[in-house]
Amino acid sequence: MNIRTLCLGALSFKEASGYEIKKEIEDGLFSHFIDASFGSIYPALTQLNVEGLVTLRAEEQTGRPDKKVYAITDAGHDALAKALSVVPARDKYKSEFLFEMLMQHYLSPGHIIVALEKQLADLNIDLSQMNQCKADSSQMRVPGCEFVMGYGEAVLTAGANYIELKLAELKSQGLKAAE
Amino acid sequence: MNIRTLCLGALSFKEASGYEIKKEIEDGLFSHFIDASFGSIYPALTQLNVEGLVTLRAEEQTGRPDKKVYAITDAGHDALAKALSVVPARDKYKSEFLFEMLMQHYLSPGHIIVALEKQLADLNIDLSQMNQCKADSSQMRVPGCEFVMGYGEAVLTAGANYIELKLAELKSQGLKAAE
DNA sequence: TGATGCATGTAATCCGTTACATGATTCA
DNA sequence: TGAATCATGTAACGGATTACATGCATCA
Repeated sequence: MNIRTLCLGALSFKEASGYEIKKEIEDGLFSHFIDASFGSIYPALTQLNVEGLVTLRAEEQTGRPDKKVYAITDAGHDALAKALSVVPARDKYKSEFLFEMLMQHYLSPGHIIVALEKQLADLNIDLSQMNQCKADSSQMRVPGCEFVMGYGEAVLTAGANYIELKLAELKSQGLKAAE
Repeated sequence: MNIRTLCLGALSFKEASGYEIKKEIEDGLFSHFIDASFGSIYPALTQLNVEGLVTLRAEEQTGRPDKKVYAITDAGHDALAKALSVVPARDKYKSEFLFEMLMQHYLSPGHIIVALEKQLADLNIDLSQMNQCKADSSQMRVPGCEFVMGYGEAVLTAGANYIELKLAELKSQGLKAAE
């Protein structure tokens, strides 16, 4: 899947500017399974407009560049549906944390604990951000939201629980060693 | 983290050829959180050799190109330790599956069920591959292995359970609708 | 006054994948 | 006989990130 399809997907919920789409991808539900930067979003939007898959309306603002509000067209809906019909690529998971853990024979016990705590903190940030999405009334409400949040919560919680377990093990071992 | 560090990490367990490292990354423990292709591994190995971080020994073979067996040097160990000392980047998770699920208002119930079943199958493949690693006696045994497998199993199982639940819900709903 | 947010966009650069090139062996 | 495995390597290409460029408003 490419950024164009992603933008189309974001616009299928509500019209938005490139800036707003970026925020949605960074802080909203998308953030848990997709990345995108301005450098890819703005050109994608321009291209989609040229192809007639989105329309463009300039909102004047004082002291700022015009806000370019994009909205999906019927052709855009069709294109999105078509993109959705192809079999999706497998999930990709990249983790320097797990690489570090696999190499833990290179690391001091203190370093390992710090790494585990950082990972735990990251997972909890994601988790609380997910709950914020849940609580946010301005959040779009479609059947997919519930599923994605449920899936994310299940996976994130499992990871966090596992780390907490290991952390407790390590710390009790540390105490014993210090005796 | 880059492919060079990855190769160094793989070689820290045992000496190997580029081909063997690729296999390790594809089928071994690394596979669950890292990707790499020949096009990146071979050049990385060449470069590491030039820099003196690995040594190279050519094993003659009949009817095949010489097997180039790489081994990590002391300088390589140092470089790996140094790379491991920097704070790792956050985990990155990309999922077209979740994007599809978020857009499920574009999809037919049949399509959704197929997508869920595919995801479940993928998760189970990963899970069984993890168990194969566990059973494989030739597998390297370091403390990190246990952790990585435990983490992977926890996360993968949580995802699989969630999907099974949703699948059961959908199917019972489908039956009711058919009545 | 300095960081952060709002707002858009381009160009250089990076990093990696895919495809290509070669070729013997083994298994179904 | 055709596919898969073993084995290495290069070059083209793609896709996205990072950095750069600009500039006002707001908050601490």
